[in-house]
Amino acid sequence: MSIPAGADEGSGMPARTTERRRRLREATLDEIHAAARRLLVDKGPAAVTINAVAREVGMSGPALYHYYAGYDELVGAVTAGFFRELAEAMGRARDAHPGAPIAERLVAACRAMRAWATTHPAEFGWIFASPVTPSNRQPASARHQAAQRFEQILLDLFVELWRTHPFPVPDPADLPPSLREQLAAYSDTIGGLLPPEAAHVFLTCWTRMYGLLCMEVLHQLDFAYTDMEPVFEECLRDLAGRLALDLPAQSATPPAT
Amino acid sequence: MSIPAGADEGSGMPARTTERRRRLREATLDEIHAAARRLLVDKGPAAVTINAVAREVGMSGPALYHYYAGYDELVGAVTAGFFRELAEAMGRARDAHPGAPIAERLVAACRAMRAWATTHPAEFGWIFASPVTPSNRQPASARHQAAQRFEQILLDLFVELWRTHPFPVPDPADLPPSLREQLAAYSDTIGGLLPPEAAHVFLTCWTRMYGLLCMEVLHQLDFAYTDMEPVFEECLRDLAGRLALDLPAQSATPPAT
DNA sequence: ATGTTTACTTAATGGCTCTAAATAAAACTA
DNA sequence: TAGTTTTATTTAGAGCCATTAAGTAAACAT
Repeated sequence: MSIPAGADEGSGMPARTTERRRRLREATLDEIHAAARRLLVDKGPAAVTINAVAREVGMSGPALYHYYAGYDELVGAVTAGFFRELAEAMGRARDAHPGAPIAERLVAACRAMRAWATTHPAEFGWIFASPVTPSNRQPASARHQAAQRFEQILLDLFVELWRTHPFPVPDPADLPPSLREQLAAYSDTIGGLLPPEAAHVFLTCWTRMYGLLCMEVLHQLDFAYTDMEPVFEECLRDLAGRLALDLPAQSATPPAT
Repeated sequence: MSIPAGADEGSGMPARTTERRRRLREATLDEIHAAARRLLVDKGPAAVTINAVAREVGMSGPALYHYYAGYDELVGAVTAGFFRELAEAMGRARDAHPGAPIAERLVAACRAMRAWATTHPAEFGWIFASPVTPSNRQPASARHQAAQRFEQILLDLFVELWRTHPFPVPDPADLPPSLREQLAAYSDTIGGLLPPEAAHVFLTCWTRMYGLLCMEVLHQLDFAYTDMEPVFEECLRDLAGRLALDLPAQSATPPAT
């Protein structure tokens, strides 16, 4: 299930350890994640407590502190797993038809994002609802890195689109200076892969799609919509027009993980 | 501070009571709200517990159950207060220049929304972050009603705009049938004040603005922006263009409560 | 064989929600 | 005015929770 995360998981991480132990530890971590997820899906976010997870795994309370320094770190690790799974689903959709035009692969990845979100509402909601503690905001944290790799997926697609079929961008002179500066800074942090104006278009698309999903999963639009699927498709269509993509009329939503 | 809410606050609500007691109770409720808010702002959402609030007010623990049936109801009442305050701020901005064109009053209300959100980040974040329990989703709950009155403010402005300066709407034939049905249903629930196509435009604007604020306050855009003000203004400008509003180049942000 | 590291256990502290029972004051009622 | 009800509050307690401390048994290293 889980690709080795690479980063240290907890502060209880042992220093020197043998291979057998390492595998056992990994298996226990997987068990812990699975138990936390089961509790989240079955009984809601409030049921994901250290004690309950430990009980589920079959060990008693404080034993979990050998795997995570505390509740926040456990939450961060579980969230990171969700980000990874979401990114994997989007990556699979992107790579499903390697020969397809970039526009179609981009839209496929976007649809995969919503497909994962709607088939895993508890997990996707957890991404927003669980408060991001200071420790989980550090760039070295598993959560931050997984979130970054998730964002990277759409960014990479935009970069490829920009290289091969550049989309219309606003005249930088039309943007307020403060925004221009921030876009220039962001353009730097992504290694200049997109110029500031193109980064602006990317961030606008990202914000609208991700924001729509956020509102959907937080039930902020229940007063108007019962089924957000066509709303998301409308949003996609609008953004596609803004990116001057030429797409077939409608393609099937790809299956999720 | 608080306009009488009208609805029963808690299940501990006494049946027959004298005027003096009613005032005392109201004062205690205000104290409770103020204490909860102080804890939220000073120490974060996790610090808002029944025990801590009671301690802050000066009574011990279970006394709060005479005012609220439990934690969820307390959270709902506090959230409702925030919604009311936010709506009041927007209403004041809307009414600040009664003779001004509707377009300017609409934009002023939108700016007031963000102004309140950014000057009260803890409170605005609480609106999203606090899980909406089933009891708070019932239409009779204080939270639901306050949220509705908040949404109503922009809706009313859109209705007036639609009546006096109708904005461009999509051809219903271009919308997928499922979306058309939902828009028709929503048009009904708002008493037909907007036809489905106009309701679609309203909901799109609402979703984009509110979603942007949601992402801002949940720190989902920190990876790119350090100051969201120009981003919000950009969004406003884009929506104004879509609504064919004619606005002065830039007006000052109205002060918040 | 001995000592260290790892993976746990139980015990304990202090906080939390919420219920139950008791109590004092205020308000009605006769 | 005397007695009863209603309201506001308290303390006690059950059962969660996170977290720390101290102890134990097995795996590993030398």
